[in-house]
Amino acid sequence: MEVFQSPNTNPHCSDPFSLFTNLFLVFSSQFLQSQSWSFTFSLLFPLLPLYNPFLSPNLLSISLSSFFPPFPCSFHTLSSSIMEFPTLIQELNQGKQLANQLRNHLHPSSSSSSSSSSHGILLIDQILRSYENALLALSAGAPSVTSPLAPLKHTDVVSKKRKVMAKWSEQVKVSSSSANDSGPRCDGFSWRKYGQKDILGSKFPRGYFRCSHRFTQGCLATKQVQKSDNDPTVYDITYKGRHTCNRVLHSNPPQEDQNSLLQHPMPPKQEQKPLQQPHDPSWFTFSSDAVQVKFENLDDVEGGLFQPFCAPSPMFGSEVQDDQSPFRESELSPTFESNDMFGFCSDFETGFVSIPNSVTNISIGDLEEYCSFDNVELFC
DNA sequence: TATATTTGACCGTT
DNA sequence: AACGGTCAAATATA
Repeated sequence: MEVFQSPNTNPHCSDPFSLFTNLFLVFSSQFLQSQSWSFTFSLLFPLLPLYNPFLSPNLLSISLSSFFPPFPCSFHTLSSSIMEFPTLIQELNQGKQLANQLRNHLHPSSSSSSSSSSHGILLIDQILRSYENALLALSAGAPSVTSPLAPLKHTDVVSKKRKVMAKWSEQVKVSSSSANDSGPRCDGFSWRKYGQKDILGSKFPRGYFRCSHRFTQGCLATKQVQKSDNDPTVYDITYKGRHTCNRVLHSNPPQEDQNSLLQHPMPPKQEQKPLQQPHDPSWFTFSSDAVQVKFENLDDVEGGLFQPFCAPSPMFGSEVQDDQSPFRESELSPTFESNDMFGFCSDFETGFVSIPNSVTNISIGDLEEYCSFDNVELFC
């Protein structure tokens, strides 16, 4: 068992980019070992302020929340994607290289920094795309495994067990000016309404939406939107499936759309109030309290569990400029109501991360071993 | 005219 | 049989 120093204890890693790239790697290795994605967030969120000079923490936080899979992702499901692991390593290595470029680009001893901000964003964008590719590769197989610690067997790979699509719900509180009868406005994705039903016992009908790119790109993401019986300003939104489409937004979106490119319009602070049980660990409340998310069907999801959190990711591509982020500074960092979900790993707190150093047979327990020292190296 | 929405019918599941 | 989800023709809108 080898141990390498976390960047926050390395005196040579003082600049934000080194910190980020190193923590990126720490995350890459750690997520292979962790039984919860919560560690991912706990690692990366403290970095957000470091990126103020060239990347709005808003966008990074949005991207993180959009990109990472539902937090309570179990090791169980992670293990089911082991068949694509070499691809994961390749993509993560690519991300490492891009991060390295970013560091070199913005480092004082490197080339000019006149346009460092936009270039930095582009590079980070590529890094995140690498993440996305890696996770998609992981999700490609996703056979069901009966035990998180059981060796992967062929029968697991060819399991005929029916998969269900990833499903998670949000409660979105909207102000009167940002909602209409068809529900909350633009959430960053392009939806086409294909049905509406009166639901037994509900005051308001349920609207059915599918991704506009369903037929052109085969994107199977859908969502259901329904006003809450208790509070008509609250919409219950259930997302099913992930977006596989390449979103293309208008180059000059209307002003109101620019203000709502994030998943939810943000009501004034005085309108905010808790929407759900505050101690239910399956619900996540963002600091605005206007959005609460609950993840369901985290196991055995179709296409794997690595579903991009369907909240849109304006950071990907060149769709959104930094200053278009609708998040105010005070709204960007999620506040998580369960300490268990986002508690720091003690290793991280002490500044050390353990990395196994050998690769043997591929089994569930080998996930962490695959992240050997040969595959992960520090930048400083 | 093209695209988006509405809405009754249809279908699968329970 | 009831219910929820989807389809597709009719209709509305840009």
